Amino acid sequence: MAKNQLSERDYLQSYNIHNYDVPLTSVDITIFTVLDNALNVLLVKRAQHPALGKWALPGGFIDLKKDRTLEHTAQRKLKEKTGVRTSYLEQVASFGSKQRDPRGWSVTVAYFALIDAAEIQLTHDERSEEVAWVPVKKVLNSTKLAFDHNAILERCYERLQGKVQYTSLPVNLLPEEFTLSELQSTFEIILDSTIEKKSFRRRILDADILQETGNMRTGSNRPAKLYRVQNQGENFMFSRNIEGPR
Amino acid sequence: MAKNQLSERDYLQSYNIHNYDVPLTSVDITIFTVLDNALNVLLVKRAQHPALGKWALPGGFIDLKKDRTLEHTAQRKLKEKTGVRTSYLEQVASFGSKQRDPRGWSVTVAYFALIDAAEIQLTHDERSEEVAWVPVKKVLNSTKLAFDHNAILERCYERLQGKVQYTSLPVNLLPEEFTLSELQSTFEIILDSTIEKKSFRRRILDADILQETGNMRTGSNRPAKLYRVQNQGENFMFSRNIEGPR
DNA sequence: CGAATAGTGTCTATAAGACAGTATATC
DNA sequence: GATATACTGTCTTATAGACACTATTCG
Repeated sequence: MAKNQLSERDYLQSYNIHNYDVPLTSVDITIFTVLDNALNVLLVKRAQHPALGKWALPGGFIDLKKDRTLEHTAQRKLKEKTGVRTSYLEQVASFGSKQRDPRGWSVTVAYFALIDAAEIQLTHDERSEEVAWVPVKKVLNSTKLAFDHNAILERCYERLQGKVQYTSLPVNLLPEEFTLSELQSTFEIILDSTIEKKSFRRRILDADILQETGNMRTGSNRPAKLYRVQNQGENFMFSRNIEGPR
Repeated sequence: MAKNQLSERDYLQSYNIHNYDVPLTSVDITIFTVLDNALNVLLVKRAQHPALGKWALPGGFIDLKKDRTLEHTAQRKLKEKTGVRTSYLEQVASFGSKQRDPRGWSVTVAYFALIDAAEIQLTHDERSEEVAWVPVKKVLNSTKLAFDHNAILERCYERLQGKVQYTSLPVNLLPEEFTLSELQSTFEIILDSTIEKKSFRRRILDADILQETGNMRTGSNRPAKLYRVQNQGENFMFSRNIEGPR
């Protein structure tokens, strides 16, 4: 076993990745927001081969020089498209196969992000000439996205819906101050189902994750208390799911 | 934009992955089983650089010729180490960074598998001279695994513990026929906590996921009914977590 | 019979759903 | 006052935990 007599240093010095057949590896992000009472996803129109002209999830290759971790790559992509640096970002799954990209064996690590649409500034670069918010339902029903992005979007959507049943994730889709009704509406939009008002308020308030800001949202009716999240960044997990109407 | 005037065919013909800096991409599997009333994980001792001689999770590179999907790569690795083809296999997360592997930027897609220890035959190849079941707690407390495998194991363990609170996953660690007490014990070992017997039996039986086989497990006491899972492969999700003692 | 493990009856506790009622703003 | 939305009281329901009880086997 001559190989094993090499020191690790010698081994590493003689190692060259270009001698191996490796897959392409990229990161794609499903950026969700709520617009016009619907869950929307950010899509970019591809300005380059392959799948030129098709709508796709924003994403791209890892920059071996600039990115130190996968999460970094995801944050960088998020920043490039939305101008926003921090928001809720969660890794969902990786998709890899011989034929998902015509260039060859490829793996993509999919993330989803939640952002408040009001705070962002859509931007685009030379690789994607158009950027747009599109309702998730519309995409899933009638848009053929580039690569396997329909499947990726579906998985991210499932993950989001699943987690909304037992976490406080939707706070990440709202501005800093919001009312309980606004929060409930956000839950309902994601779950695509109504939630009983009293149950919802009890659940959220008992969890002790919000604090009153002291301000009120006024309108042509009784003003509502405004809240903010108590520990920004922490996501509360309930031990029981929201179940919806019986 | 001359680039965009290329046809996709021409683009693909001129595309060569070796012109790009790409990360290494691999798959690692945390294979869990229950042995001697403890959750164990399968480790291999590395027989090659890097991290030669260190214990590691089984894994390896994608074989661009043989593997059609990531899941395929995972199943192949599982088969190579255990001789088992099908068992419960779930993708957990991908870990990627500049420094997790001394050879350079690398990404690994981590899976966990659940198998019945009784049904497997440990095997090893020239790349790993030793294969062993080791209690998860022991590894986490006192073993420095290769690369970032401690972190990967930890994440897989967390995921397993988390899911066991609201699914029927542990059935995948048992032989085809088992008693409710055996199932409960498996849950308890994973959760590292006791479960109230009546609650457990009610929960499992009410979920209607098991069927009596008609056989009994005998011993030096009252015989116990043997059950098998009703829909092999489907994992039941409860809408409430097991909560443990109050 | 005793020991051991299987399996049940039933009370309490917790948190969700249902739904009607009250509160407070604007116009 | 009418309308609209905020917010609460309280009953029912579902399911988990506690714990004592009964059942069935072996030796």
